[in-house]
Amino acid sequence: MPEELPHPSLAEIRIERVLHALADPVRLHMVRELATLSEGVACGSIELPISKSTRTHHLRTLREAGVVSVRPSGTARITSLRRDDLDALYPGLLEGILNAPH
Amino acid sequence: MPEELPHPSLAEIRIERVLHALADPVRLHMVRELATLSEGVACGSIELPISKSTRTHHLRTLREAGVVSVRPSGTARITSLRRDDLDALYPGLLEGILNAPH
DNA sequence: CTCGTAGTTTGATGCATCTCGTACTACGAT
DNA sequence: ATCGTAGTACGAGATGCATCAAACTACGAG
Repeated sequence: MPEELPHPSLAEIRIERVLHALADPVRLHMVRELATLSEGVACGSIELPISKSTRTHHLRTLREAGVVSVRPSGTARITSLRRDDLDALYPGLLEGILNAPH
Repeated sequence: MPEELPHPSLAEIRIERVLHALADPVRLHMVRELATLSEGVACGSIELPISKSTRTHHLRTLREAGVVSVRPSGTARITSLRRDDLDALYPGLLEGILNAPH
């Protein structure tokens, strides 16, 4: 019933877009936060010194690259890391990035 | 004695820059080519439909990010992948990217 | 010394992206 | 129905980046 947002399928995910999505400091921070949670979280609860619209922009970039999935839940949107999909496509990549010195 | 080019040390390499360097299709192709060789290679021998100056620009981006090292040898410059350094900093990352569907 | 080769530097152009404020939509609570 | 909350959409401004051509440097060969 709530509007579904478009996500790339496994086959549609391209490594260049994933890397570009992860290359931004703000988005990398978001991903690191998401990685510490087993469940998804509302986008707004990730603390960041940026405006709402900038947050939306980055979340969209991550979603369109296939890094996160977003599921509407009431007035909020639950964002979660597509860890299984990324691990299936690029084994080792996510771990390598998350273990990097912050 | 030929002019040395500046390379970031291990401690200076930042994950955002590495990811940004790898996010470009041209540079990713360069890295894939370099990964197939055990030894370094002259930059020009990587076949690409781009101009000389564009090639230089991308090589510089890769070098400054810490992805490749460049060593002058006569009139040529031998470029090689900093595989050991990247593996030490981000274990799994390079493998995950190189094994990705082209 | 002269020439050709390999690569860099500079400057310009066009496109992408990061950022924001404002206006808008969707949903829940009162 | 009204209000507040969570987030999106739309411009707009500034910066960054990919690309090229042209001029330049550095080295080796002859």
